[in-house]
This record gives sequence, C-alpha cells and structure tokens, in this order.
Amino acid sequence: MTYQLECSIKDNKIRLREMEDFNLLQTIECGQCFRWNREVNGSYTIQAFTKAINVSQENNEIVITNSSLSEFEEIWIKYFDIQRDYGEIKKILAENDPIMGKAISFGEGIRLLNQDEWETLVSFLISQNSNIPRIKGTIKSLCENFGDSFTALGNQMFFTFPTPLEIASCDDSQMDVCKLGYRKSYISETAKAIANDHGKRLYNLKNENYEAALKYLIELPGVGPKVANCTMLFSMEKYESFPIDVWVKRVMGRLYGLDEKDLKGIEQFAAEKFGKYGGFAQQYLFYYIRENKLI
DNA sequence: TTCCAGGTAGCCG
DNA sequence: CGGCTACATGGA
Repeated sequence: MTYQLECSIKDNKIRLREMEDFNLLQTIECGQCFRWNREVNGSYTIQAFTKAINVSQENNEIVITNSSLSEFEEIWIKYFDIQRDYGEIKKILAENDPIMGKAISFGEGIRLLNQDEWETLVSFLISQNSNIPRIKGTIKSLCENFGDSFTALGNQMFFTFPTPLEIASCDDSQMDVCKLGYRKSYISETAKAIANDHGKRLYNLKNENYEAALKYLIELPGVGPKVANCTMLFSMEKYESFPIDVWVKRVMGRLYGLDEKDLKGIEQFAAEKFGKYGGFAQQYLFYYIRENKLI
C-alpha cells in the first residue's frame, strides 16, 4: 500500500503513482456517492464537502486536478480512504469464501469513501424506493435550488450541498421543484432536527459506538436501518455496518442460499461471517450483483 | 399500461 | 413482535 505523491503547484494538480487496490470508476460508480460527472475523456468531476475536483486514472496513476497539497492532505486522503490497506481486507474476506472471492475480483478497486455526514444522510433518505440515476438528479436539484454557487475548474459553476439550516429554513412548498415525492417531509423534518443543535450530535457520531450512532439516526424521521447503515458506512467509518437493500437481499438469497425475506437472518449471518469488515463485504457484493444483474 | 427502484411508517392481527 | 400496504415520481 505504498504510493508516491507528487504535487504540481503551478497547475494545482496532485499525482499519485503506484496506487494499489484503487479503481476510480468502481469507487465512484458503485453507488456510494451521487455528486459526480463522468467526462468524455473518462475522468470524473467530483463534488464533496464544498469543493469540486477532477480525477483521472491511468493504470496505477491517479491525477487530481484543483487541489493543493494541503487540501489533499486535509480532505482527499481521507475522502478516498487512501491510507487503508485494502489488500489485507480483501485477503481476509476471500479466505474460505469463493463467492466473496468472485465478488472481490470483480470490484477489486472499490474503496469506501469518507463523505460528509449530513450529505450522506440526506442522499440515502432520498435513495429509498428510487434508483441511482434518479437519486443523482434529485440531489443535483436540491443543491442548485438551496445550495450556494461557486466556480471552479476553469469557469464551471457548481453548487454546494445545502446545509441543515438552508433546508430547515425554507418552507415545504419551495422544495416541490426538487420532486422529492413523499420523502419531502422526511428531509425537511430531519433538517430541522439536525439544525436544532447545529449538527453537533450528528457530527459527533463518528466518535460514538455503532449502537449509539444507529439509535440516534433511526429516531430521525424517514431514517430506518438501511439509511442509517449507509450513513454510518459512507461517512462515519462504522465498517461493521451492513446495509441491507433489495440487491443485498438478492445476493444473500441467490449466492449464499439464505431466505431473502428473513432480514434478521441475513443480518445475523453477515455479522457472524464478515464481522468488522461487513461494510466492505457488502459493497463488493452489491457492486457484483448490480453490475452483473444476477437476478 | 404496469412494474420497479440502494425503504420506512403506520396499522392490523 | 411479524406481515401487509401506502407513499411520489420517473423510467423501462
């Protein structure tokens, strides 16, 4: 897991050579994040926190455009989970598990991103009973209507993800343009709850244990076990999270022979089999079955 | 047209 | 508890 870092100040680029276990396409398109654009040259323009960057990959070399060295160290190392040894995780998961072995070799370059807690929570609130292309559109609309604009990467205009206060302080009818459907009240009510203590508790969940974080999250309106586990996995480093959605039910039924309707059974099986690596396992399996449409 | 999509809340037995 | 079902909306 060694890599070489090279920073070019004059064109504001960061270059990482000899990156292992990193595939940009898989990491961005595996369904954990939604504010990205695939450019015609194959690079990705990605928005996270209040920044916009462009990232490209050629073999084991990653180039990040529009990042200083300090910003890379403060934000992007953590965001892309660059310092974690995925080779070790994959080895442990694939041991004595040929099914997982297949899933891992299909998505061998997936990394779990460390995203903003609030954005992740709202994104997965929106995700319920929807699909990835539509989730992306809804989130984009939310940003354009309630976020703040800025320019980056030449003269391109971007919008930040609206803060809890920005959503809490608009009235419900204003949000109709975003076509949130029945999720609208979930978003506005949750925004009010979070804004009420200025996000203090939400942004502290990272430091609390899994059970405490889960308990707090599922008490928010519209947040159940699936949304809570996605939020914890993609923004709070709770890697024992094992979000169970329709695709994971399918994979556990088709590939592991479990009863798809028995949520508790799947949960228990995953906890015993994958333990503290549950989140990694889930993401390999999710990507594997969704991309191969093994229905 | 009908069905489904990274679910959850409310209700009923 | 466990098992339904409504919920907005758009795309196949």
